[in-house]
Amino acid sequence: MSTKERIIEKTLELMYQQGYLPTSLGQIMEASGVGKGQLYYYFKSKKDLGLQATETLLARWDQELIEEILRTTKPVQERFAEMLEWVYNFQDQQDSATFYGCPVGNLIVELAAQDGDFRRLLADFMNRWTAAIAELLELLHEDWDQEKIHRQAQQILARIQGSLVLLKLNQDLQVLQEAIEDLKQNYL
Amino acid sequence: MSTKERIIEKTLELMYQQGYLPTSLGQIMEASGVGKGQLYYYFKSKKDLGLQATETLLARWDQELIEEILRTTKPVQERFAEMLEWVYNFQDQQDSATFYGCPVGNLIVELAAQDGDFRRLLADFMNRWTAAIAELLELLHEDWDQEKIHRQAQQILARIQGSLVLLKLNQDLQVLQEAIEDLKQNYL
Amino acid sequence: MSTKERIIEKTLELMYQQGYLPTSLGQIMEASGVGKGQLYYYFKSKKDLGLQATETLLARWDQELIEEILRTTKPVQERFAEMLEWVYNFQDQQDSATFYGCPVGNLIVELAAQDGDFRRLLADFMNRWTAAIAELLELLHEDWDQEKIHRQAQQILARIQGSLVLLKLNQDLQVLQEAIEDLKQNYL
Amino acid sequence: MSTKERIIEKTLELMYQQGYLPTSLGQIMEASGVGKGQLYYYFKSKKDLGLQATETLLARWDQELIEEILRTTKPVQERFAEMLEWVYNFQDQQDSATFYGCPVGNLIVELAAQDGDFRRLLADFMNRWTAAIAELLELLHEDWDQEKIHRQAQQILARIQGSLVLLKLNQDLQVLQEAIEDLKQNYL
DNA sequence: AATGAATGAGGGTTCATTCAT
DNA sequence: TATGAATGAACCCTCATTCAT
Repeated sequence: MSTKERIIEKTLELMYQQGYLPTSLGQIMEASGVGKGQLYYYFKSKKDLGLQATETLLARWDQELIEEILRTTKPVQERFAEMLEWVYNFQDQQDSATFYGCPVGNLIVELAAQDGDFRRLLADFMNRWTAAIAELLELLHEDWDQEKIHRQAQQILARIQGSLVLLKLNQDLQVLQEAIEDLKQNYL
Repeated sequence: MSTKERIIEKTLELMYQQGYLPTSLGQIMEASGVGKGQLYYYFKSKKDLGLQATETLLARWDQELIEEILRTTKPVQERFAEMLEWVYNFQDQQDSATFYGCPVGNLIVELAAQDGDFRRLLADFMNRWTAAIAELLELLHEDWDQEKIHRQAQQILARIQGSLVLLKLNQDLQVLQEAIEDLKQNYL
Repeated sequence: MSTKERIIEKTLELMYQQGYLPTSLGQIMEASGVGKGQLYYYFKSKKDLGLQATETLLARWDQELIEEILRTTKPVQERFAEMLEWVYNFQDQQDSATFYGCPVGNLIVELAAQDGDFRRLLADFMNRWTAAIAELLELLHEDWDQEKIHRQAQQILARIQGSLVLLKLNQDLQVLQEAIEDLKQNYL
Repeated sequence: MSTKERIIEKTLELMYQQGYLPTSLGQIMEASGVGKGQLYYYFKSKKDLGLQATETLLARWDQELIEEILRTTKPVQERFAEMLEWVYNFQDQQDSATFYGCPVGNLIVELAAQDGDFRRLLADFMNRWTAAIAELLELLHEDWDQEKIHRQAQQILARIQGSLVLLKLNQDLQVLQEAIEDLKQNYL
């Protein structure tokens, strides 16, 4: 793994746990074992690093979640269920003893109202996710019109995000599990 | 309004818009027109101020939302609907051109994983809110057992929180409105 | 002497010897025996400090040179000569083994082309100095018109400034001395 | 133009506009389109580059000003006038909207008191210039002794330098023009 | 002759906090 | 109650320089 990749990886980790603003370049340097000036060789500012790290995360989710789960040729129900399991497993498989919620949702809450660049990145990804869910709903509910499909896709995302907020609060997977079961019941 | 109250009020405002960590004591001093020493006369640290401000907010919501809406003697359906409207109006009536999401949810995302003191405060409130909703569900669905009631109350909160995350992302009330309509349909 | 005054005094000293840009806040802190954050208690930025230090210097020269020498009621010739001696003594009485030239001229050369705020300050002072010399020339040369008087006043300043540049180069008072003699011969 | 020449040329330009110290190697790299290692291949340090750039400038002036103007076989008065016009045209023909004063004088003010190597370079050149002017004065004023000639040559340089300081301050060619006229009147 | 990667010191600045009055 | 002065750690960032290739 190249130095730049290592920096981004550690940044992603720290941003997930602490947020973007509270994560200092000092922490990132230390965690990635890199000299003082090196960060500014690869990134022109902290924000540039934050943006690139975020892009890396979102590209990864585009691949793992949207391409490899939502847009496969498997049966629709299976894809829907796999998405929910992917969300659950993301939390369950964390090494840390603490649940940090959703990496994307956290950034939305921290930055969306303050920084247009981050907001755009995050909104674009969420739109892609919404669209991919909508494609599923279209197959599942042939009687719904486009608008209803889109709105329901958003509602699904809202329920996932909300569950992850409560997971972070309660440090307990139960609410997330329940949300997943409800979603399956409601939409499948 | 006393000096202490004024400080807390401005802190609440800034914390809502920027978060707790990014809000500096300097900003609070300036916004409340108070000298450096004053802050440390009334509060023993930034965290103490943050906690007291949060307590103030939660006490207010205990009153406005839980006591004056959820636990009145009005018909159950009406109370449920009023809660949702209260949530909606809180956003709609903001003077700012920007939507900052849920003051409580924001703090959860920012601090719950890092700081036990804040987490406890927030979790206690969310539990009270959940319990109050559960009381409503108990009346609405006599066939549900206690556990189901509790879980469904949590799901309702999750859907609200999630919608507010998406509101913050999209800066658009539509998702919240849709969530409210869905909640009414699902639970009433 | 108050802390703020001490800071300004040391800043002036360091700026004179090194220039504004090369003088670091660290040096100023150390020289004035002041803690890290204290500078920013009294000054909102390095530039603010630099500007205030410059204003202090110019105000002092307004007093010492323009008021107490050029605008007294002494005979014109005496005043003219005293100004030149004041310039000479300023260099001669420096404790340092090195000649640093003119504090004002140095700042002009360093900053006038780059920073409008410094330029304005310096230009205003130089205009006041020019005007005060012009008043003398008016008395000395009744046949000169206003424009000639103004231009000749500027030429006098140019010769002084130029001599101080060469003093800095040669580290030798001789050129300055010669300039002063020539100026007396030419204008008295 | 070789890589090394290009680096020196850009360095000269930046040093003229900003000074030596404030000019960063990064700026020089960018302006001359050269990689980091290139700089340290041709020059062993920033100072080495600065000195070589200065030497290049001074060698050029030795040629253009001292050889091709002051030491020709033209009539003395003509040579004296051409020198002054050369100084004036140097300013007038600058592409930039800003007047940066004298490249040599600027370096004297910035560095002469701090750095012996730069000082020596600059002093040697100024001595050569002085000597060349002295040769003219010797022809113009046969009654002057060697010492007077030397001193008057220095005064001429002082007046030129001083005018260029005021030009930089006022961003106006008028003072320089007036100085030139005065010099012609005084010495021709 | 040329490249990009790495270093560490130091730059200006902001911060929460404490102390004296 | 209230003030302003002082502290030092840590922030993001830029710099000249060096090293490996």
